[in-house]
Amino acid sequence: MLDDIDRKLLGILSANARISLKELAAEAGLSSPSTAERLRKLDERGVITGYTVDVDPRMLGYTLQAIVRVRPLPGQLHIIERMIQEMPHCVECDKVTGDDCFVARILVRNMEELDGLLDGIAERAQTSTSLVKSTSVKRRLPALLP
Amino acid sequence: MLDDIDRKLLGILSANARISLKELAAEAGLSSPSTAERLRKLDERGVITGYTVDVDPRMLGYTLQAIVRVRPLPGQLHIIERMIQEMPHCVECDKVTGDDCFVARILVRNMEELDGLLDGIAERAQTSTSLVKSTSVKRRLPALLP
DNA sequence: CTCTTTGCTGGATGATATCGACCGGAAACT
DNA sequence: AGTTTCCGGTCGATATCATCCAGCAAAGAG
Repeated sequence: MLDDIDRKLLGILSANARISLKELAAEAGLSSPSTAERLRKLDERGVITGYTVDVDPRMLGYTLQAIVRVRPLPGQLHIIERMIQEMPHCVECDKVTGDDCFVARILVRNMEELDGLLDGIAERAQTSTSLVKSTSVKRRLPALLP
Repeated sequence: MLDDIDRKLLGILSANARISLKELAAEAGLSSPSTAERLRKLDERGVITGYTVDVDPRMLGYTLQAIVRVRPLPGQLHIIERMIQEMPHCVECDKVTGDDCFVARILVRNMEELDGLLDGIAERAQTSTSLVKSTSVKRRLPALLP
């Protein structure tokens, strides 16, 4: 599916997506046009789904990060899902197997704000909250298999 | 801290970090040089920590995604943390409060692979695994406060 | 063996980033 | 108030980069 050069391109881009095409090509040992063509195809095939910026939440005033497991009460699942989606503090949420239906990552400025958010859904769901103390593994690509 | 234009720049970049400076400037209603200068400062201040590529794990052969809570046995915390960090399947891991010390996001090709990974740490930690069925909220920026 | 397809390169051209000079407004001194 | 300084901005020239095109080589199909 992916060859060595594709993997190399993804690796380089994951470290710096705003690198110039020329540099990217040089690091991958390719010419600019073929590099551009490979990127286009990776995009087209859906391997690359986008390019984004990483921002330090603390620099935005979000000093607290929590991982919240949400177990909606019977009949409340869809409402809860929509509430989570519309909550701007939620920066990531997955629907998972098991008793906890959702696992969400929440950013807040302080405890009061977190408390307020959880209160807002308390009537429709049980929640288990873990505060993030530190990040052991910063988001990264998995091993790129052949 | 951040003004309206900074927020706009972050918003645009979070949607497409490889946009040209010129387009970025146009969308933000600014000239290219001042846009470049603002990016430089956002970088310098640590607001922007990097630019990355988003990749579809399924396109890399990772058909299964799991969120694993890890509770190391007494005395095993550091070893477990290192083992997680060195596990290429782990694409994200936070150290959290509560009984579960770590919450990790794991990518695997199939159940056997997941089983193998969990077996690998079973002697040193208890784990609770939730398989990701779907993504309710794709990773995004939180509300950008003034 | 030839034809076709695919993926690459190099060079020309058009687009973009960057640099320097300059400008105006706000805050800080005198 | 007047002056100075600083900050953030624009504009235009130049250097750098992305893209287009023609041509080539290797691999697979007929």
